[in-house]
Amino acid sequence: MAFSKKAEFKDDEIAIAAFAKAISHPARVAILKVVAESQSCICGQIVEVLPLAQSTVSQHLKELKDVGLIDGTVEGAKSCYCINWAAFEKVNKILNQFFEKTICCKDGCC
Amino acid sequence: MAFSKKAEFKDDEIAIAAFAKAISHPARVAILKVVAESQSCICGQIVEVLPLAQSTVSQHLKELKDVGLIDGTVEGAKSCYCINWAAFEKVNKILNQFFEKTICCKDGCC
DNA sequence: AAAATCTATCGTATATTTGCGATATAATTA
DNA sequence: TAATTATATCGCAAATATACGATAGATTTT
Repeated sequence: MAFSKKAEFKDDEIAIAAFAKAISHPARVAILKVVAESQSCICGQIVEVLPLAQSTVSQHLKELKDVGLIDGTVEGAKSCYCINWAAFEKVNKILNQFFEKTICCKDGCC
Repeated sequence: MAFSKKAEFKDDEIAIAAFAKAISHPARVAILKVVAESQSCICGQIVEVLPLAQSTVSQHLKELKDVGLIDGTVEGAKSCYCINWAAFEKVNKILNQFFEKTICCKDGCC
């Protein structure tokens, strides 16, 4: 296999794939829901509601942070996570555009 | 690791993740675009426009077929792929609902 | 009929992801 | 200060995903 071919694609295709990848695991979908629903940007309680070890949850949080969907701030010994709403809505828009633009092809096809 | 924990999550979380996973590789995003744009449900030409080997493209096509986003029919020696528009719009709606519903939490949070 | 074409699948190599325990660091609590 | 708590990170094992060549089966073309 040698190396990944991902870079050979167009920027927008790579971006769409990267955002989709961020929500391509149920744990990360669940984390986004919990963080969004919690009134107070909860942190360690995320671990309690998920059926995963603390270190695993921490890894998923890092992935969500890396794509920008959440922000994390240290509060003493604890860590506090929030949805980054600007990024969140941007991802929503980008995925939406992909679907809508593609649906425009519907008529001429098949 | 022993086994995946994916099944431990809620059905809707699993579904969202599975659909997102289908478009979590630029090759599959590109394939969807090509198939949608092509007037005539093209098949082997997909291989030509992608920077991947025929067998690899075939694998990606299978994944898209498995989640229902495309349909494939044999036409003699060739294979013809089409977007399954019903499934496509359903996936669009489900992802959209996830984002919209989550955004509703925006006010009370952070 | 033989050669060429098309595509799915198999086998395999490598890369990436998922998951956990152990641990390191920092902060709280006793 | 010592013990406890909270969390990120490291190291490892197992599972999945990505990619390709080779090949098989079917279909066209010559």
